[in-house]
Amino acid sequence: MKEQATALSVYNTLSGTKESFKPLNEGFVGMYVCGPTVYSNVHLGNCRTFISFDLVYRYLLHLGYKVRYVRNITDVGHLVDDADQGEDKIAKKARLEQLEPMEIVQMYTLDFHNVMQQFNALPPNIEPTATGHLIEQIEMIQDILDNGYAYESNGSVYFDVEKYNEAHPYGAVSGRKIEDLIANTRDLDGQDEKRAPLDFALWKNAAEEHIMKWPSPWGLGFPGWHLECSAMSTKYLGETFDIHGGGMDLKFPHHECEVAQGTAANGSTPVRYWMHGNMLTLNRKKMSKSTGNSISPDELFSGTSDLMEKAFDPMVVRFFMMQAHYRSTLDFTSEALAAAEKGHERLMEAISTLQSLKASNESTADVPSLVNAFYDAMNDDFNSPILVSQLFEAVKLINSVRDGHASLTEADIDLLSTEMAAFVYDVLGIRPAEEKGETRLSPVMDLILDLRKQARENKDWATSDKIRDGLSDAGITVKDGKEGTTWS
RNA sequence: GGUUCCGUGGCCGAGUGGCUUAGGCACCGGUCUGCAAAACCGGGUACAGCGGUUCGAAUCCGCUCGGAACCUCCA
Repeated sequence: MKEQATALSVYNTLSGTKESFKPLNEGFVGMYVCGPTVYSNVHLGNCRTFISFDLVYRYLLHLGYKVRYVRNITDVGHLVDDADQGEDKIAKKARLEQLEPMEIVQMYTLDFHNVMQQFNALPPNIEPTATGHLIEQIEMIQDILDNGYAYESNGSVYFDVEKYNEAHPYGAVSGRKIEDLIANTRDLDGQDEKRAPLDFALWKNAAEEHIMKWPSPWGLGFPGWHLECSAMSTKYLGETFDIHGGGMDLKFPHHECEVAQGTAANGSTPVRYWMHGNMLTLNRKKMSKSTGNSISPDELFSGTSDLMEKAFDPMVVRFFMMQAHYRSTLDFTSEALAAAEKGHERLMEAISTLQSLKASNESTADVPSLVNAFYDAMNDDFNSPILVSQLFEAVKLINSVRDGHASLTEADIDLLSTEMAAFVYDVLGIRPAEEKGETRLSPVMDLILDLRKQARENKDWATSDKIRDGLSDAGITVKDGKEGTTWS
């Protein structure tokens, strides 16, 4: 464990404040993040949450924690709204495309994994599926029934919210009061089976035509919308674990129900630190598949979206997200991406420059305190934008040393190299720039640049500029520095 | 309608009582360069509006205006 680990503070939705982070078991962290529902391609909004928690995961690892990171795949669709009330989302999609439900699941799971890999997100340690944990879910329902916090009705099982609220506060995560919730419930399908409008389904009986259904003590059906996360987090992380993450939009009802289910089944609140990432917006509105206000990663990477002026590299998009705090909304625009692209390039280039810096006998800058600033930023509730700003302080320093306006000792250069690489690559998860040393191109470039050098020495600017412009058209940038000419 | 949150300079985006005029991008001036580009140095514009608390507020309170999330599947 790094000594800086003791200074980590985390914003806990439960208390609404930043709290000093102390895991249940010293040196170990259990973390659960709500994963995607694989009934369509992930859009960028989904990705932001997963990238935010990838940052959390990566920093915890960097601090030296042994982390078990669990992120589920929801392969039983939650109930859909509109005219299809009570119909499983995945089953619905399957019927439309004449495919097996598990075919849909497979297709979109692969897409999800592919996208996450492009964003350089580390895979979770366990990625459980809802359909793979029917037994655990049924057992949990039984426990809740046994403890008297649920009731069976017409082949379905519902959670008794008012009964639960007598012993435990319902609304701890979302900050809601049960009276307000009662006053605001709407009429939904199946309300007549419930004792109270606020009650939510743990198990739902399936209609004849329903494709995805399983046998249970209460008949053929499928698990309720909120149960899978409770069952799987309990199985892999225990009845109480450290961190539960997800998007803001899941606070209510999903996470509220998870707290209730866990508490009702096991007697103790399941999560110690609830963390919520904020929404990615497009045109200042939440990205959402259902409203069509969204952009897919593929469209972005290929530049085929009408909303974007050009294509953007996954690492630029990731860097862009890192320039905002995970608890703030972030508006997605082509201009903002373009700005991030330049910043990203400047940062990566400085890291490359750092490798070839000449050491001096003394340093004109305080590198150790700069490095401390990296840790301070991340320890303050994973404040990546502050970290990035500190990294740019380092960029300025590196360039100044290169230009001879500042100096660093060998030890400081080594320290800066190690820590910059750690924070940029390991923590922020920015993939290192690809080595440009294409073996076949390098000698050619050496030759061309040598010819250009001769032309310049002869003050043959026409030839010199023709070479530079020609290379530029080919996507190669030539830079004339004091130490000679470089290209990239 | 209810609950909660937000409104920062040309753009993105940190900061939450009194050195941050954070940082990135853009812009202007300078250095360097054959000219550029890159880099470095310097520069400007800000805290939605109004009122209040305070010795002092972008930061606390109230109101107004504007926007968002949730209340129903959603990262």
